[in-house]
Parts: sequence; C-alpha cells; structure tokens
Amino acid sequence: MSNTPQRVPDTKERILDAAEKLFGQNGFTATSLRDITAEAGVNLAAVNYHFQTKESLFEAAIARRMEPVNRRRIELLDAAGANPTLEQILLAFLSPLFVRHPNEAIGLMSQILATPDSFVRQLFKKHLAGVVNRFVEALQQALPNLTRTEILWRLHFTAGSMAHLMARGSVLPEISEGLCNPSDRPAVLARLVTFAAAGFRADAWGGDAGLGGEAA
Amino acid sequence: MSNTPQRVPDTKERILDAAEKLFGQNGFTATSLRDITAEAGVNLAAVNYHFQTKESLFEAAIARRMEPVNRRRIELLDAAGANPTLEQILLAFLSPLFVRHPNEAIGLMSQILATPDSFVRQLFKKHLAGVVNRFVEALQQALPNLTRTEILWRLHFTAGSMAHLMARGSVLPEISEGLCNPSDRPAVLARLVTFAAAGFRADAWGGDAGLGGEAA
DNA sequence: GTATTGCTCATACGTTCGTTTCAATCATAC
DNA sequence: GTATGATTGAAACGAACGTATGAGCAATAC
Repeated sequence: MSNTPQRVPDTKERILDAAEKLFGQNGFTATSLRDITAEAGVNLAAVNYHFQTKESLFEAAIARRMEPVNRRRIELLDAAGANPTLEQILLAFLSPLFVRHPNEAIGLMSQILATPDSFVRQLFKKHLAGVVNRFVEALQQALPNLTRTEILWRLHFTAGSMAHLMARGSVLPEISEGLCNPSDRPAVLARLVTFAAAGFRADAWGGDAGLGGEAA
Repeated sequence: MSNTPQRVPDTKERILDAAEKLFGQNGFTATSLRDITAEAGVNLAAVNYHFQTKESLFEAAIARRMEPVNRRRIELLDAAGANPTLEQILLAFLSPLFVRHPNEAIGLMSQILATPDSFVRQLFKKHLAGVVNRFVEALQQALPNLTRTEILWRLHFTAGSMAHLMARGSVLPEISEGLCNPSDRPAVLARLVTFAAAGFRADAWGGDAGLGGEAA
C-alpha cells in the first residue's frame, strides 16, 4: 500500500484530465462520472477504484491544479519584494491561473467559487483561504488608506470578475459581435489587472452613492 | 385556453417562489423538482401541469423577476437624461437588482450568467442581451476614450463581480472574520459601483502589463 | 513454475431524477 | 340539482445517477 511498484498505466491521470475538463466546463452536479469515464476512455469502476467517491475525485482534480498555482502565487508575491506595488500583487494572484493549463485551472477555480455545495466550500477553505489571507495582508500594506473590510470587498469583486470570465467566456461573445476573445489570454489578464487595480485605488466609499432611497 | 376563469389558487405562484429561491441558491441542475414542490407545499405533478418542464419553470422564474428589473433599468437610464454620468449608468444597471426581491432576483441573475447549459444561454440572450446593448451604448457615450471592445470587457468584469457577489455571499464571510456582510445591500451596491466606476475610468490597456512572458 | 498484488472489466445494485397517468376534487354554468 | 372544465392527488414510468461486486488479467516475488 505504501511504496508499491506503480506500473504508471496513467488511467488515473486520464481520469483527472477528463474530470478537470468537464467539472470546469459544466460544474460538479452537471457532470456525471459516466461523462468523465467516457471522455477519459476508461472503465466506470476505475474512478471508484482510484478515487473513492465523486467528491474525492473533484477534490483531487482541484488539488492537482491548485497547489502549483498557489505555490506560484506566493513565489511571485515574494519575488516582488517587501513593498510590492498593487499591480505586482494582482499579477501575482491572477497570472498563475493563466499559465500552462489555463482553461482547466481557470474553470476549476471558478467552480470552487461558484458551487454552493458545502463540501466545495470546505475545499475553498482548504486550498484558497490561506493564500487569500496572505494577499489581503499585502494589499493592506500597499493600500494603507483602505480598511481591511474595504480590501476584502474589492478582492471579492476581483475574484468575481475572474471567476465569471473563466468559467464562461461563453456568454460574452454572443453579445459582443466577436469583439471579446477570451482565448487571447495575456490580453485578458492585462485588462483584468488594469480594471481591478483602478477599482482598488478608488477612494473608499464614505456614505451615500446617490441611491436616493432606491434600495431601501 | 385564452380567457379562462382563473381561480387564482396561487399554487402556481408558490411554485415560482420556491423555484426562484432554490434555483437561485443551488443552481438549475442541483435543484430537483421535488425540492421545489416540497418547499412550495404543493404536489409534484402541479409543476408539470402549470409549467410543462423543468426548463420552462426556470425560464418562467427568470422572466417574472427579470422583466421588472430590466424595465426599471431602462427607466433609470432614461431618467438620467441624454448625457448620464458613469455612476448614473452603473446605478441604473445594478440598483434594480438590489430592490424589493433582492435575494431572489440576484440569485437568478447570477445563475443565468453562471449556468453553462445551452438553454440558459438562450435565456440570457432573450432577457439580457437587449438591455446590455443599450447600456453599452450609454457607456460608450460616457467614456469616449474607450473602444467598444474595452467597454464590453469591463462590463463583463462588472457583471462578474455582481454575479459572484450575489449567488454566493457565502464564500466571503468565511475568510473575512465577519467583516463583509452581504446583507447590507445599499452598502454593497455603493461599494460595487465605486469599484466598477474606477475600473471603467482606468486608462485603456495599451500593450504589455508587466507579464514578462509569463503567460506565453 | 505458483502465489500474490495492482489494476481493469462487465455488470448490477439501490436511489433519485423528470415526466406521465388517471382518478378525485372543486368552482362555476346551466 | 347536474354537467363541465380547470385543478390537484397518489402512484408509477423509464432513464440516469453514484456506488459496489467479483471475475479476469498483467506483472512481479518467490
């Protein structure tokens, strides 16, 4: 059980590949194990042999992509020195998602953020909360005028832009006459950083925003 | 079929209420008709009698909330005159979601944006595309320095922030030590408008954003 | 060789899903 | 009153789901 030979028949990885593709595209509930094994070209029972349950498979797919992403995030944040700029922080947080296996990492990431099941929220805590706190600290240092609350909200907005962007680049092309091409990833990343950085630098909201009792 | 008596037994509305609550919370696939009829306290067959299919019920729930929201959006945009400010445009687009039946309208709205099923994307086109185009025009007028492409991207980011915020205020509290309270809706709306307005006003991205070939 | 272990296969279990059926009910029209 | 047509109820349909089982196969250990 511990250090067995491991013939590397790679069916385990084929399952993970198919799982991250389909989970990322369609979400957890909308993806069946039969979809995954069909995509992977393996037997249905293999998924229960290598991973025990569907939830475990989801977590394994998350872990495989999220761990290198998070490592790279911390790496980039550290490399930016003791006083990173806002853009450096945002790039450290966002750019690892766009590299190497972008479609998959990105899809899974937004599924973590978007799936309301309680076990997925635990995955969020496990794989994301620590990194997020590290970045909140860096943002507080870079933006001393903002309260921690304000920073959390704006990071939340940024994460939403990212998540929305990634899971479904599908929505936008339909209304944009092809002007938005989500597959040009470096450009998308740059646009997102530009947008988010400006949002973070906005003066903190002080009271009324011109609602006039609209949202009472 | 046309002008039948209509005893208003309100079981149809009870189904819609339950549907918009549960669809908004858990999404389309993760919500079963039995969940809905249990929540509504009606018989399972009633949903197939009043609405024919699960997809039709989803669309009916969307339509009931989206139509007044979209009407109010256009109303506010028109009320802002011929040259609305960026904040007026964003408020016109976002504030109707936070009024009256906010949790439900908001949850359904983000489900439209987040569900990859093809029929949901058709709902997006049907209920959202027209309004979105109207707002893109207004934004182009208010921000003449930005290309249409740039505006579409930033509206996309804003929609993502909104969608993420709404469907799952659940994620943030867990890492924010309670500092973010999504139920204080006027404050959330104001923060979102502040963030998005600053993002829209950012200088358009011109070329490189400091990636250094990271996302090659 | 045989034994053992790691893995894959076909198949089936029990449950839940969306949908359907049809008899029972109710308010109104006559 | 009875007839009519709109609604509701209990029960069931076939299909798809996640999971489990046990035989079969390949490779190493002895």
